[in-house]
Order: sequence, then C-alpha cells, then structure tokens
Amino acid sequence: MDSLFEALAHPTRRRILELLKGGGMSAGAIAERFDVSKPTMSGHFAKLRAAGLVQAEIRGTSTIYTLNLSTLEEVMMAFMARLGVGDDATEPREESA
Amino acid sequence: MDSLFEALAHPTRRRILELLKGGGMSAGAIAERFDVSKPTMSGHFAKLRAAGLVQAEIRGTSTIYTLNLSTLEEVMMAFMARLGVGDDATEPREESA
DNA sequence: AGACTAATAAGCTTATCGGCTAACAAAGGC
DNA sequence: GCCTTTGTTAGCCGATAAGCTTATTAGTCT
Repeated sequence: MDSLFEALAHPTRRRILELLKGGGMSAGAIAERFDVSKPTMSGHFAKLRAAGLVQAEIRGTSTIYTLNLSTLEEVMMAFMARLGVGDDATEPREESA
Repeated sequence: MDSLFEALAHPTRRRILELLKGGGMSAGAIAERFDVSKPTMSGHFAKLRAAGLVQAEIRGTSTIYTLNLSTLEEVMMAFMARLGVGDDATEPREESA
C-alpha cells in the first residue's frame, strides 16, 4: 500500500499510467513522450513495478510495459472503504424507499 | 491534483484521515495518537490542508480538523476515470443480458 | 565475433521531505 | 496583568528522491 501511494505521488508516473491505458508500450516508446533522460524513466518504471501498477514483459531487446489496473482498483477501493467513501453506512441512510 | 497525491503519499497522513472519519478532532488530540512531535504533526496537517483533504476550524485555543471527503472523492474519481477504471467502455461489455 | 540497439545499473549532485528542538503567537483562566 | 495551554513558525540535520552522465548488460543482426 505504501509503495502504491508513493508511486502515484509523482506526476510523471501518473502520466505513464494514463499512457498505458491504450495498451502495452515499450520502455523506449514511453520515454520518448517525456522530457527526461531514459535512465530517469527507467527509475520511474521500477517504482511502478514495485507498486504492482505495471507489468513488464521482456520481448527480445525490448521491455513492454502493461497497465495492471486490478492492483490500483483493489488498493484504492480498500483505502476509500476505510474512509467510508462509497460506504452506505456512513451517511444517515437515505435510500429511495 | 499533485498536492492531493503528495499528501496521500505519507502513511501518517493517510492514518490521520482515517482517524478523522469518526468526526472532527483537535490537532493535539490527533497528535497524541502518533509517535512524532507536535511540530511534525503540524506539518502534516498543513499538507492535508493544502490538498483540501481537511478543513481547519479554530475554536478558541484549539484547532479542530475535519475530514473533507468530497475533495478526495472528486480527484480520485477523475483520476480513475482517466485510466478507464469504472468506465464501462473499457472491457468488451459483458452485461447481464 | 563484432557492431548496434534497448534498457538498466552505478555513481554523483541537488532539492525536497520528515524529523527534531527552540522560539513564538494567541486565547483563556487565575 | 501574567501564566498556562495550544498550536504553528523558524531553523537545523539526516535521509531519500529525482535528475543527470557514464558504464554495463543483454539481445539482434551481419
């Protein structure tokens, strides 16, 4: 959980996730979209991997990164639930009937 | 958005939010629950305020912090939507019918 | 084998973060 | 008026994060 929120703390890493929404991309292809060096990007990838937010598949000389939304969804929902967001019991219950 | 994710990046700050789920609390009462100095806690409060995650109401000599869930919900939902989470169009649509 | 490409690892620098103590500001109570 | 309580501000320090350049690893191709 800590590693996930830390990973999300950096704008570049959040943008990487958005980029991957459209499907897997190689490390180089992703790096091209940003104004930082490739090693710096590699560091960002490592944090996203550590958080379980992306999966890396080595294909020949390339590394293809794909989004792992289930991790994000799980952790986010767990956290929101702990705060009572989306929890029907939090508010005085104003159901339709 | 940046300030919100930065605020959430620290475990102590996430725990503060959970603590506030039960209702408003004074800065001192919150600080008692943690093993860090009061000035350090004050710094955490400042970041949560900057992110709009809590509201401060000065009551006499005390500062009462209350949770501001709407900010969290808004930003989280916007972010998730950008990634396609909870978006029906993402998966091949396997509705009941 | 050797050259080239893709990505990461190593090493370094700078800036920011999280913690502390000490000092300060403001409100309340005696 | 003064002391106490509460919380924040100021100033400092060590650790970590984010960036860079250079070096290394691993795969492909000729």
